[in-house]
Amino acid sequence: MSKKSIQTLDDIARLAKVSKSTVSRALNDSPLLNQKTKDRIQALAKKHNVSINVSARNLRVRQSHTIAIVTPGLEKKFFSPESLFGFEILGGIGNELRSLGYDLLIANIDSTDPKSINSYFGSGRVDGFIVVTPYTNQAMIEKMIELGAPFIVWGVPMAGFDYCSVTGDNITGGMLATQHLIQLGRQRIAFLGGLSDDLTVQHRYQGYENALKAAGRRTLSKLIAYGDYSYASGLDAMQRLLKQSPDLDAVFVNSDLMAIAAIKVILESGRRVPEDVAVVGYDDVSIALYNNLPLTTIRQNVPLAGQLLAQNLIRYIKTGEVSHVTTSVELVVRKSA
Amino acid sequence: MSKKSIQTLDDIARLAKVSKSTVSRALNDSPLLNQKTKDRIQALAKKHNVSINVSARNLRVRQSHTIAIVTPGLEKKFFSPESLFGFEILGGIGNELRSLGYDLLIANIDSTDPKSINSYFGSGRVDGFIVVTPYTNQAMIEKMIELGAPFIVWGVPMAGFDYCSVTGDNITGGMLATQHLIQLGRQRIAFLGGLSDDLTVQHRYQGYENALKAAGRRTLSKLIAYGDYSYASGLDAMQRLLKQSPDLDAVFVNSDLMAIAAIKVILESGRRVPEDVAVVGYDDVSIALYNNLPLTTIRQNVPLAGQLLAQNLIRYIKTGEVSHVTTSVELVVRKSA
DNA sequence: TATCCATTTGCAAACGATTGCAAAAAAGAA
DNA sequence: TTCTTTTTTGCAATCGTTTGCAAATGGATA
Repeated sequence: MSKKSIQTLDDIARLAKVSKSTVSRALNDSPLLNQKTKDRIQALAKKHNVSINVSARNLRVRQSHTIAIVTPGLEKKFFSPESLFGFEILGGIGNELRSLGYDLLIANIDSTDPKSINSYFGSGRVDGFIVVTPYTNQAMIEKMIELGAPFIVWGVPMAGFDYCSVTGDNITGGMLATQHLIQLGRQRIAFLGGLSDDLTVQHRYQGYENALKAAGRRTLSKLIAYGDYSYASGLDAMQRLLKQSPDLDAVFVNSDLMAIAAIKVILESGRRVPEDVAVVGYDDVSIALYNNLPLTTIRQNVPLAGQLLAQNLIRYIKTGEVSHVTTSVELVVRKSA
Repeated sequence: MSKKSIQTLDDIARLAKVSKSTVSRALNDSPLLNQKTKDRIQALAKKHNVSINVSARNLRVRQSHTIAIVTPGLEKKFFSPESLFGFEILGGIGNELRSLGYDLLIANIDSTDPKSINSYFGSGRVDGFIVVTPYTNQAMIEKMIELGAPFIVWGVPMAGFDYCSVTGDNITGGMLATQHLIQLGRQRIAFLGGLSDDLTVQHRYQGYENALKAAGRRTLSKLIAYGDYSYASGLDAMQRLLKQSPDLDAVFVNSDLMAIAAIKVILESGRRVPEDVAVVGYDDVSIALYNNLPLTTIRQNVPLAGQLLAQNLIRYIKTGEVSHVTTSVELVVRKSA
């Protein structure tokens, strides 16, 4: 530790022969202060490497300028290789938050105990939450509302509640994928979804159904299966589909990771991709591109989603304005379909 | 916001008819307090959803129980799809830190201005740093030492400095990969490294050289190329190698992402993998497994590395004990070699 | 010179916890 | 009962900022 004995505003004040109020104002660029004084003090502070003590400021102004990201129910999995999606959205959030002058905290929220939210919010550690989960956690959301904690969630908002949200355009996503497969001349297009009771997945299914109907086709339950976004569940669901409908010639999968698993199963069954079975993924996460059979997929622009989550949460904190934004999706055609 | 007017220790004190010192001690489980009083107060606090205000505590005890992760020079890239490695180590760090009672902050350090470290440390926002970069940033490290900021870095420590570090066993990694290729009967084994002036890469090269020598072979400069860990640089370096040595029959690549790029180039050149050219990657990051041609690679156990970074930094903060740990690596044989 | 506005600055009271020290209460000894 | 000793609690100072209000400073004007 260096022997520096000047670290606080008081110290600077003494050096500059002004009061600490003046130093505080100088460092916060207050208009109350004469520019010359400001310059002089700022220079002094810089020279001595003094910056405002965050704890003290937070205590005084009663906010932390810190946002926590919470992933209820999936603490572990969120950071696992399984969840590339989580990692990528984290990037978008982090970058945007910092440009807004906020810090990002990786929160340790116990999903079984929504009260743990309070140890972050009630304690003044964070000013708000960004909730990113693969499915909607109602208990968690209700708890945040009860506590009056500002938050924003990734995903289709629950009916009957009014809170900030950002979500992809899942209906369009489902349509784009399915239309592409129809245009390719595919006759028996399967749907391999995420968790079946989630609104997000239901929207994608709706898009799938719409596209089929528009082409004069019908949905067939034996062409439908669900997984939970994991690689293993993708393997599993694809096997079921192939068993139920050996003659399927295309499949629309709700995540890239599951799509890659599906491709593996299809290839191992002796079929070719895309010649025999075309595959469309979802998200356009990095592995979609780097995969040796580059994935045709629905791009979510995950970093943008992260950015919007950050922006809208901060706006809500500052103005109380509740926003719902849906980000557009696009079809990215590569090799798998 | 709920109309709750009891949020501070003082409020609880009033309710419990004790002093706030007593409440503070109860909530911190101080041995100075009678167990019955403690129970009573803790119950009361829980009931009213009161938890200690972190800013106030931090101000008083002069520490934040928060660690920042810094990735100098790569702020953007660290969170990009390119850097799966960064994401995975982040997971290990986050999980361990939280179990040690620390929070993890995603820091916004400007690599061109090492002074920005001070806005985190000098301001009392964080207690220490975890530095994870693809190459050693000397200026940054010198600045931290100068400021007396506790930190730990991922990678081989610079000569002449004494600071905490965690690093993979790169020499062994290079040997294992090369030995495996030799055992496969390969005759012309190329080395596709990361940044050539980095100690980490030099160690891997040393392992490569050792293995060759032990087998009575020599290194050949036309079998050596370097990239910067990006996918694009992998494509590029592999093209150079193939041009310089069209007859090479194996390549040891310093990262999985570059290995996947290399495979792409090899396949496009009309050669088969692994029949014509065997490829070994490095890290065993998720895409190595999920790739449709699963990668043979050197597993780093990245999450463990993250865990060790967290543990040893906290130990250093608490005891001042400087540690250097190298984590073991292992060969994972899949399809590419 | 005296008076009156702007401008600039300083005073001092918060913010909500922790903790050394001393006082009070309880328990034990004589 | 009285005097120690031990256990339990409270007092009050402190951590480093911010900010409403008042005071001081400096021209400009009369």
